[in-house]
Amino acid sequence: MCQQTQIVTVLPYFAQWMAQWPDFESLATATEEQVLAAWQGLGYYSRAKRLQAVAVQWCAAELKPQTAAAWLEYPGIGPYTAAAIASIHFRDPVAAVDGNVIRVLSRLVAAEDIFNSQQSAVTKLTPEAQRLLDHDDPGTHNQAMMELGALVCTKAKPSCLMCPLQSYCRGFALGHQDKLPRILRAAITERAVNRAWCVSNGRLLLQRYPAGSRRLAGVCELPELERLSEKMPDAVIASLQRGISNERIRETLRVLPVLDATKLHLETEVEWVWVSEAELSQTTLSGPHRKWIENLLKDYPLCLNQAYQK
DNA sequence: AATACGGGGTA
DNA sequence: TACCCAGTATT
Repeated sequence: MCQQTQIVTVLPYFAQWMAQWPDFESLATATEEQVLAAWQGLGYYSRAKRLQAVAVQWCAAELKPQTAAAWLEYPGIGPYTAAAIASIHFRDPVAAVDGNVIRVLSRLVAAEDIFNSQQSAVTKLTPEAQRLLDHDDPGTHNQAMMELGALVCTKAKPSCLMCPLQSYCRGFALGHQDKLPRILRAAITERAVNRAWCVSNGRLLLQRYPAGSRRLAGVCELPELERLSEKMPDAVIASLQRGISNERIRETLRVLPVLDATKLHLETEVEWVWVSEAELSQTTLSGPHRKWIENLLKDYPLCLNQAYQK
């Protein structure tokens, strides 16, 4: 859950998840639908399915993994997560290098490199992290490094005056610690999406990305208008802006009066789902669309069908 | 080596 | 708005 997601965001999801599946044995029996529902709104949905797959693989394993190298064989477990699990739980002396540690180390050694990605910074600084690691207590050391980055060696306005590493910090000595690390960001691309508010018999039409989809697999959103109709209604009833990874998406919503279900394009890569207002709470939606729909229902209740067109 | 993958917090 | 978060897998 914590991969690329802030701890405070994770906390309520973690509590709910652990209450539902306290161990791998129970998680191994969960369905993909249940897992996606519990992950709803957290993003990066492939993490949920991979975590469930980890539970299945772990339960089937003769020898349970105890080293970072062994954990690396599991889906969704990369160098960071493998090192975190193995060092904290099994005392495997492997440095866990996340965004926090990159920041601490790049300032500590005053790394002047201009990295093209966080990944390249990890590659460059991992040897230094491994050199500094306390082999007697790698778990505490790794957590201390991350905690230092999260609470003291922060991105903006780091608390250098109370930092226990101040006297060792080359970045502080040179006075440009807050400019480090230097990592180039990927370009943000713009995308416009036209969506449809399509209601029939008290049910709202949604599109669902299929299980194999790379993006939002198993998650529903309001349907893209182009998948439904050749001609686009004029009136925009709502609009939404949001960021998704390296994309900025501007979405507009229009009422689609054509209700002939046979007009749905069946060859498109999404599945069509009609949901009543009651079923909506049981439906896995992307976070932004759940909020969007909840707001829209106030002005466009499903029971009124298309009467609100005017 | 780049890029895709969500969503939210923060200055 | 722009950056970044207890990254990983795919292209």
